Amino acid sequence: MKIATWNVNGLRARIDYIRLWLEDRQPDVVGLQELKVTDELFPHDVFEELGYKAVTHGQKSWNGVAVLSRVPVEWIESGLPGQSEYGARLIRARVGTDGDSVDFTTLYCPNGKNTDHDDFPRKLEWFDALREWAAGFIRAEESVLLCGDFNIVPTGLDSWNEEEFHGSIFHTEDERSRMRSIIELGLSDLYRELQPREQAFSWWDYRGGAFHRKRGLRIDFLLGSKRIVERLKSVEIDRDFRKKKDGLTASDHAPVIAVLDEA
DNA sequence: ATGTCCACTAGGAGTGGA
Repeated sequence: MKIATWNVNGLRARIDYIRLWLEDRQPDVVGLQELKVTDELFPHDVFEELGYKAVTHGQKSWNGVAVLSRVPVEWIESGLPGQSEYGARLIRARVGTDGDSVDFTTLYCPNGKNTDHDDFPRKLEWFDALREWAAGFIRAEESVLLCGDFNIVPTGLDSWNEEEFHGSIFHTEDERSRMRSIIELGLSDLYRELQPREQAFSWWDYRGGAFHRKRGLRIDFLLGSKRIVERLKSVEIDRDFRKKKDGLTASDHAPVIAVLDEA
């Protein structure tokens, strides 16, 4: 099963680009973030044409998450309990068939803006709520996956400029300890599992030619349970799809893709 | 070089968020 996470930065603006990617990469399951569209306006027809069913948790203007799947998909829940006022940021579904299924959650975690902003302590609270929620169903022997845009740079290696940004937004110990506490529930960062020392990024600012200057951050993750790690065949950050394609503008995030063996 | 892009409201450009 080929699974992926991708912050698309506006589903409607990106729809033709997403179509190119799906046709080229042929993923089975995709967690999408930053849809910026309501469920009513979600373009199910486009995805159905390509063989995908979508379960969605959207809202007007901001946030919004969805799971696309061309294998059987069953919606489980939407929204992080107690945090629904902070935007449509979580959707969970079971994907695949018996014996090959994954408990699949995709997340658009709060940005926090900067460490002086009111959103920063709120971001930390959101992560505390996420840990408490995820603790309820993560089991080593089950295939559980949390993926998405975490808006945290977990270690210095994951930043293009840790020296300058250490202690600022995405790079604080307060955020990093939250990230570790999620991992410590029994999850692995699948990219790091196979690439322990490689510096690679999943997001580059649109401004200032950041992509071409290799000024990025790794903030998009596939986090898998022990059972997922046992099934893991390959992981890739699909940076080719951070580039313009046929005159179409890319998201500021690249997809992250993993291939899993059958259970 | 905070240099771009998205969605919204408004009314065909400006604002807020990332």
